[in-house]
Order: sequence, then structure tokens, then C-alpha cells
Amino acid sequence: MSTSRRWRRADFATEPRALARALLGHRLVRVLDGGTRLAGVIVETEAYLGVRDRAAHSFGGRRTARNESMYRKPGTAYVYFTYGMHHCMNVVCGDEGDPVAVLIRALMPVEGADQMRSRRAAHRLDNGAALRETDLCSGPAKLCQAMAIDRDLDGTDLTRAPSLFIEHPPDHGPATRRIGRSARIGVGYAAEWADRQLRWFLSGNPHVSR
DNA sequence: ATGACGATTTACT
DNA sequence: GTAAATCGTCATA
Repeated sequence: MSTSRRWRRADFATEPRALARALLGHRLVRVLDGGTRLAGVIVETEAYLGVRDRAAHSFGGRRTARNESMYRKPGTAYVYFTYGMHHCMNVVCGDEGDPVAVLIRALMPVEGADQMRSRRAAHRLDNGAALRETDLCSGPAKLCQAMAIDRDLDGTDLTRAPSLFIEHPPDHGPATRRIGRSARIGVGYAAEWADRQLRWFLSGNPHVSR
């Protein structure tokens, strides 16, 4: 079977809770200038439900230069900058114009772990300290460091760009493990939306954030 | 023009 | 466990 493993538009055109669940076990792939491939299995995600979701950047229909990508086609990357130093990456989904998305929170590295380790170490004060494999992509900003994802990739069309996309796992891959669910991380300001169970992860996977 | 705030991570007590 | 780091972005004026 030689069909493309890359996710297509229709794969992204679904509501965010279903997409958050569906992305688990699939791969986020980054191809650097020069052709080096970095990839990780998605092990943790969060759904952001758009205008009604107090925790979402698009709550209440807010639309600014920063979150413009959320209003684009499903399959668009929404990469934002926060805390003065970190980037996080979302996959825009649903219908075009409905600003819903899924935050990628953690990956299990499967290609280019050495490059990831270098990039992660470069962001630390003590860049000589040993970094375990579970320190490379176990958080939304960590994985962006490891995969060289920043605002330059905001608005990327994941169905077409050579540099960033989602892939189906190989045939006969590991069996889908148990999926855990919880409240989202870091959204305590969102009142009743803070407690909604909108985070999904592969139970017991050591690359999930803590 | 100004001030407050992060969908986080790291280092330190 | 707690707190510092660090600045783009946005709401208010």
C-alpha cells in the first residue's frame, strides 16, 4: 500500500473533542530546511471549543492578528507565543470560520531525537545537563522547542506544507493503549470551563506532561 | 502610551 | 512546593 500517510482536509474537518481523541497515536512531523525529519507520536491533546469556551483564545468571538489562524481552514496550524518566551501549537479543525482547535501537548519522539535534544538543551541555562528522552517533548512549549516550531509556522496548511504535517501511524503499529481524560492544564482563569474534561492522553505513557 | 496578563518551563527553597 | 523569567499582545485611555 503506497498511498500518502499525510492527513487530508477531511480528516481535520471535525469537532475538536473528536479530533483531540483521534490525533492520539498519530505523528506530528517537522521537516527542516535541508530535509532533516523530526517526528513524534502524539500522546496528549486538549480541545478548545471556540466562542463559547472561556479558556479559548477565540472566546466570545475574539479575533485579532494573534489568533487569526483559528478562523482559517481546518488543517491550519495555529502557533502562538506566550509568557514572553514560549510557543505552543494547535491544529485548527471544525468548519472554516468557526475558531475551534486542538492543542498538541506532548509527543513521544520517534525520529530525530538527537536534534530535539540539542534544541531543547540550547533553551536551558545549564545546557550541559542530561536531558532524558521524556524531557524532550513532554509539554506544549517543550515540543515546539524540540521541533523548531515558532510563529513563522503560524498559519501553515498542514495538508500541503512540506515543513509541517500529521501522518497516520505505520501499519501493524503498536496497539492503541488505554486513553485517559482530565481537565485541561493551566486554564484556571476560565471559571466553569476550567473543570471540563477536555484533555486526552495515552494512559501511562511516560512522555505525557506533568 | 500604558499596564496587565498569560493554553509554560525551569530553578530554587 | 513556590517563584522567577520575560515580552508580545490586547484592552483601555
